[in-house]
Amino acid sequence: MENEKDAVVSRNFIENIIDHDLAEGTYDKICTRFPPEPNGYLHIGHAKSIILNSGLAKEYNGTFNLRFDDTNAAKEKVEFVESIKEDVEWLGADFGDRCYFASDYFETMYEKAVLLIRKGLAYVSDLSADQIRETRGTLTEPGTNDPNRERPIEENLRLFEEMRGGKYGDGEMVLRAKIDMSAPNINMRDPILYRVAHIHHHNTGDKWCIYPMYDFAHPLEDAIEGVTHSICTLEFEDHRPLYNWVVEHTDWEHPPKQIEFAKMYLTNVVTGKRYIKKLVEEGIVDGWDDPRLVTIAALRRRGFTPESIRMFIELSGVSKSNSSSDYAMLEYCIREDLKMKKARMMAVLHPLKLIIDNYPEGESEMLTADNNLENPELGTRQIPFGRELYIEQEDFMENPVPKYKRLYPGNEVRLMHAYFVKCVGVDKDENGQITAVHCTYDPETKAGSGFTGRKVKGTIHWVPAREAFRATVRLYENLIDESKGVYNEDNSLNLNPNSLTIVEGAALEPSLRDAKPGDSFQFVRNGYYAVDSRDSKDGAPVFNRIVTMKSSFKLPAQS
RNA sequence: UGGGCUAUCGCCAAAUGGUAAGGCAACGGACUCUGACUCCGUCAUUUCCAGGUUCGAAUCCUGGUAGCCCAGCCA
Repeated sequence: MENEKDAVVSRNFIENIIDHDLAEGTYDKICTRFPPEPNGYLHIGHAKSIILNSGLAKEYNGTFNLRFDDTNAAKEKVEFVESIKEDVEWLGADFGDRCYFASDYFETMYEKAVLLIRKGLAYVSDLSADQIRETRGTLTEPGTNDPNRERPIEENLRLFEEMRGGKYGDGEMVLRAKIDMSAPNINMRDPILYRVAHIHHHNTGDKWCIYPMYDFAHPLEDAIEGVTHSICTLEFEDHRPLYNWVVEHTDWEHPPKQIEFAKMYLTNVVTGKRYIKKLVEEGIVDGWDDPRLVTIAALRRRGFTPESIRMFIELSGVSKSNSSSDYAMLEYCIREDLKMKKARMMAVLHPLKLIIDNYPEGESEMLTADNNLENPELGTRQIPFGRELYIEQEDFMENPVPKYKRLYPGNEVRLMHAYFVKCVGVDKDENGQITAVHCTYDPETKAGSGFTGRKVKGTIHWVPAREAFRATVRLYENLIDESKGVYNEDNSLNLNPNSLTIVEGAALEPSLRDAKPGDSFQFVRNGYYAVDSRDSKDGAPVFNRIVTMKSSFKLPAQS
């Protein structure tokens, strides 16, 4: 990434804001944060926030916090806390020892609420949820004042303390900010600051029975931690005036400021936590880490690297316009990352027997192959070669289509890392199906011998028939059928029935027998594959296809 | 018919009044023991539309149009 090609990187609008703040002396050092609610697994959208926030902190030599925004015990679970922490670490975001919980600030938040009451800026209301909704007005009509609005400060103080003390049941009382019931921005119509909820909290247990609302809690959390730039997504834009109201009236020396950016969407992929959750709950996918999903756990299991995801997020950029990045860009990033790092192996997904008629029966030899022709540091390996091999069915055509450069009767191609072979005939069964292809080889053309006598147009991959290692390979396609769009007419997701193809009995190079879960490889001309970290058992690895190779030649569709 | 925000190539995205970066995708061509990679070339006389100001406008002004978000005691 540090080469000259990438030297000209334009600044995004957030960097411009930070530059300005630093120049003006508003802040000396910046602090950012990633504040997930532990109510589900993280996905690619969160990755954008994580990489953006931690990246900014790093770039400006500031700090980055991980903070669990756990103010609504009803939805939150420790399971999610653990998975989120793991995913953030895996992505390489450095929060050091700064992993915080909003719930650890409940006492301070309570004090700040009392402060607002003392200032005459908050009051306790006994209106029901329905009444509050009815008096809030609509998008076009103003709301009406709460009858409790002018309650004396002392009484508010007493009532609020009683709320905390557990005197009231869920929904009986709330604390509201006194702002403006006729504000055009609905968030400013006396928003609720605290609600009563007798519920066990994963962190604070039963200590509290009142919990702060997001709009009150979040600015305080930021302020308490000394966050300078509170970067969130676009739907919170309307909340910014309230965010500012809260920090303004709760007395902070260097109040944080909120900046919004557009969420990450990916084309032809199910983004959005609630849809992912639905797919998981309905058993349509294999769990939160089903490799077809774009949760961080799924991407990891599929074989994506943190580097590739970071590259993708950086390439996608940040702005305030709703947009959706092309999945092809993510594919580019993972190919780019793995290209020089991983061994390039031969693996035949759909084997077709190749018999070399002039290779002595019963004999074999070991051939040396570079693991990565472009990166010698990856070393070499030995591959057994003999009279019978498997090649890819796609690499042979009895009646070749125009411009076909692979094997067909009379044509000569190179077997990668081995010899030139020329097709001399085929075996067929009684149904006319090809059961084997016959070739002759030319010993002079051995790979590495420096043979330059003649050239061939095609190079194909192969695997020794006897020593081949048989494994299961899983091919993934988008969960969404891109030709039909994301949703059906009834608003249900338009799922692609071919999103998962399981290939049993793919023939792999013998050395792949030692592949361990998490390892990944390029299967020459086929794509990048990773050994599944969950379903692979010793001796029975399952390979997930991460991404296919780019190809500019498409075989005509099979009839 | 309230408020907030956004519109620049198929997809992202710069440009901060000085004459439309870059990446992905696509398409040519060269190279090749991967039809990959790499390399070289092509790809917005024009910035949602219509007017206006200016020597000069994607940027400023006026008026439209389209899309997204907001009426949880969720975040």
